[in-house]
Amino acid sequence: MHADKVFKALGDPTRRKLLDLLCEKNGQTLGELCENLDMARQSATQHLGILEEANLVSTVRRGREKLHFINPVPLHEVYERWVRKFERQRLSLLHDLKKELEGG
Amino acid sequence: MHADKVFKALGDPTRRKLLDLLCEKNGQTLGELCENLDMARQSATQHLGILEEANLVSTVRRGREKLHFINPVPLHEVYERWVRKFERQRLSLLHDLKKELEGG
DNA sequence: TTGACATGCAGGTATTCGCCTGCATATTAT
DNA sequence: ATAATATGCAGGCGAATACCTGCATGTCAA
Repeated sequence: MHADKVFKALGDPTRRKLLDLLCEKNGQTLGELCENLDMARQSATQHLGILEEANLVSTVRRGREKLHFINPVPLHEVYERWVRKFERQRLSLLHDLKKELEGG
Repeated sequence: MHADKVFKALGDPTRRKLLDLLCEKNGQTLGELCENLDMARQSATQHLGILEEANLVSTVRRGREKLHFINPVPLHEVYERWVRKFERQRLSLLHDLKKELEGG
């Protein structure tokens, strides 16, 4: 898993919106997704390409259309291998901070 | 909470490394952190500034030193408000994808 | 007070990013 | 076959990013 690509992909509001749109209705075409985006089709294509590079979206061609599906695996892995690490220490980290801010 | 700043901050390997370093030993000075980074001090300062902007790190001045502490709250919020949404649908999303890839 | 140390600030540069326009290709419908 | 539709590809452009160097400021210790 490439944490870098995943985090970079998530670091843009348009791409997070695309994931949201696919979460509401999985398997949408490029055209369908574009209708909700307010930018040129080509820009959306680029964003979807980045999501695909990060393996957050997988595509299937059907005739002249391209269907887009969320792949939840990388997000899960990012959570498991990265976020949980800090989650485990969350309270003690918060304690460090609070103590120091109080002038400890 | 600003998901955008948080995700953008996490979208760089140096900044994730800084968080890792602070996770091992919270409250380090700029100089201490730099020793583990292999880049100019000023570059590290910029990265720490971005982490601070995203509220992922809080700092306290002590004399001529600046101490850096992890703030786990934004990461927790990003998880709660953003990642969990996909986590909830994880299995059904995986099902969609698998089914389509099989030619369903 | 003076020198060493820790950090701050200004600016410069090459690369990447996010957006665009214009044109090409592939598929479906008439 | 032809026209409409859905997507792909190439290139341009301004802004942001990630790095740097050089110098200034503030703090501690002798």
